[in-house]
Amino acid sequence: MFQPLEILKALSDMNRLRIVAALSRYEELCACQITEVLQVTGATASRHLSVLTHAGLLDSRKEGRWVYFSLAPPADTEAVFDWMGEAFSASDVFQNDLQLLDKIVEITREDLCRQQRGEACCPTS
Amino acid sequence: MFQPLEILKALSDMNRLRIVAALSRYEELCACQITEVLQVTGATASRHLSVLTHAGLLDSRKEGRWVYFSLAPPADTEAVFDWMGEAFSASDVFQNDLQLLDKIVEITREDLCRQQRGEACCPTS
DNA sequence: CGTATAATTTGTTAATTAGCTAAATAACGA
DNA sequence: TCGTTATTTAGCTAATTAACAAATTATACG
Repeated sequence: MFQPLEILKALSDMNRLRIVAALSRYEELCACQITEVLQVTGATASRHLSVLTHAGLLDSRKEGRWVYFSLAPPADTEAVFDWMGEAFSASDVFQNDLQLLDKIVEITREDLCRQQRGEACCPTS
Repeated sequence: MFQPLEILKALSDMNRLRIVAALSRYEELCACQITEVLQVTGATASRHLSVLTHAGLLDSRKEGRWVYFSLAPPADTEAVFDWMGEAFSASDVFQNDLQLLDKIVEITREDLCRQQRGEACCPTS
């Protein structure tokens, strides 16, 4: 597929924009942390991460059972990311995500995943 | 809807990118000319034009029975459009469109529309 | 007026896509 | 090795979207 179109399609979904915003704040996040921010199933988060990775927007790194994702160094997409970055800071959705994210990264990944396996999930305050 | 998301969605379709590319070459084009470049029905072209206009990316101007469209990239998206512009020039699809377009604008709009109403359409050489 | 015409809207169908659950895979640890 | 666990893939359903044809709107011109 025409590369810019693939990139634009990858970015034309709210949950995927939220992933980009989250990774703009925290250099690296594992799949379970992304899952927690978005409040979707792990399978759904994984699918979104795969779309972004396929478009060349994310890198991933496996460390044991965890997979860490990060923004891929912008080849020629800098302009797009700069523009989105400004939009992120002006929108409540992303600001709320970042606040939740600050709490999520405080929890050990072990605890977070345990929490996700159990019925309740995500810190409520 | 979150404005940048609406813009990204508007741009995440090949036909709509082709419209943007066409309007990057020719300041102004009427709906029937866009229809001819894309080789779709007028209704389909109209819908795509409406999506782009809704996202704030196009202006339109009515002159008699014709409606003319032009690019109206929001101030902060200029860099994004520059990025797309570079991508356009590297892709055959858009290059072919531009060649066809050069022929289309040679024809009077009256002749073009007549052609579209009749069975055959678009210059074949 | 009434007809013709450029564009848009509506109704419908087919294709795409997001989300879920469940199954599969990969990697740790007893 | 076997069980556990983080992630991915597969299978499915519901929602979205693109396309066309047909109906509608708005404008020009007899």
